Amino acid sequence: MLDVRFVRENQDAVAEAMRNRHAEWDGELFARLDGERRSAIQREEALQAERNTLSKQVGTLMKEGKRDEAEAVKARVAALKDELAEAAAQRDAVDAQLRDLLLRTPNMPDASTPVGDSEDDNPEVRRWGTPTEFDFEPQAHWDLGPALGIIDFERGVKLASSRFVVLGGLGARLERALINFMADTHTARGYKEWWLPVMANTETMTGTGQLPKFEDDMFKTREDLYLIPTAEVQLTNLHAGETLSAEDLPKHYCAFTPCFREEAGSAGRDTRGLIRVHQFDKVEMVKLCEPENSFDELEAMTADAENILQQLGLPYRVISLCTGDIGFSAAKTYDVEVWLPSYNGYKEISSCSNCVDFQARRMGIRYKDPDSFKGTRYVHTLNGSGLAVGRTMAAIIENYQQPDGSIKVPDVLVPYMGGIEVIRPEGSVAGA
RNA sequence: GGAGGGGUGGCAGAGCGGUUGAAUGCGGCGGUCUCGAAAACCGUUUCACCGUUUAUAGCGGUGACCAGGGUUCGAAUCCCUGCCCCUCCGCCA
Repeated sequence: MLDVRFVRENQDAVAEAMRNRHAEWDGELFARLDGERRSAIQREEALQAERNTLSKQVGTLMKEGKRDEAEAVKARVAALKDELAEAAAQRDAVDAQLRDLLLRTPNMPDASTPVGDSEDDNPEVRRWGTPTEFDFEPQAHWDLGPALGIIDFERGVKLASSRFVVLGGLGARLERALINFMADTHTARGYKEWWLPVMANTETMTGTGQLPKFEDDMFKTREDLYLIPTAEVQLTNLHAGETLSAEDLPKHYCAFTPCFREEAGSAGRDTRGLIRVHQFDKVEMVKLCEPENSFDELEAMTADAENILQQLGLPYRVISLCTGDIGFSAAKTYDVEVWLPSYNGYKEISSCSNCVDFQARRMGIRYKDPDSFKGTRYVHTLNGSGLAVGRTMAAIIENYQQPDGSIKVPDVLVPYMGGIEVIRPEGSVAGA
């Protein structure tokens, strides 16, 4: 959520930012609601002040035994009641409207976020490795996986619906190996690991920005709990409503959770394979830090995501999302894209964002530092995938495929696979 | 699921209809004393919003004692609903 005062004082800049984002923005509506809200508050508070002084008079008069005078004052206050109720209702109404407007308004892109219309305008920042070359015709993971007996798409559909998958045998084992490898790697680099609820309430979902605008993207239970679309929701909200101490910052957190996405509106996109499914695993990184450091922390977090791909030996590139493509809560985002032979291109496998104080203001995560400033300030929040496990598996299957259809296990995963070095078709698994 | 008890400031813990934003203790901060420290003593110690203002200083106002309603001239104090916690019983991976 943007700061009301910031919006009030920078209306042109906000309008321009929202244009660059292709986000709806009604500056006149904001100005009207903002003005109405403040005058409504003034009306209500003036009435409250009057009521309070008169009520105190009643108390004093009663003590002095002047009952008649007390009764007279009581009557005057009682007369204020309707007026006060009306003023309160007006304030409530306009306040709710303004709040809703702000809750649905995306973050201001940082100055370093390139201006652009769509994903076609995202500049490449760097590349690592070169696209894998084959001296045979490579297959897609959605063909290789079922052939190896490690991915079963039909049974996913049978058990749940389309866009759900089943992993069997070494597929399930590989999933677990990847999760452990990623979590171990991040914790070794200073991220504290958490285990979290995969459901979250409305307030939590509002804190990180999923609600109120993106309700349709999530699965919801009858109890008004939502299945989390990412562990970012829970990791970031861990400190919601808290005032931290500067010496406790930065916080570097990570967690493995399943993630659930409705994928409404993406019908027809990435319909094959593990790329876009309703349920997938992800190891997530989240940071809370002081504003001065947040952009350095973003670079470091992106490097931590890249580190996983480097250790797995998967070619990738990093792009900087432009204003037209950046997410709702983010001020700046780097996407890490892994080389995927079946797409003959790079595909997003991690998204690392600095949300500055946008989420912190929604959640109320502040900090104090008596040495450098008075009062409290909002922390900056960052999140990044480290990495999406299903897409990583797809990338491994495709990039490590052998001419015979088997999959070489990346060296760093072999210990996590119980020493298995190659995944062969069911029945001919080496060492099994 | 059944039966009770409870949610007050950083913590402990009073208040149970009227100058109570809240006693007292601990903790924190500043000071006196001291060569220095401890002890003792004095002072101070929540946050949000609105207005004023160059000001995130000061001043004025409003709200906040789990949350939301209600009663009342007036509510931390009374009533209702919800959430959470504790104890006992039952059930359970």
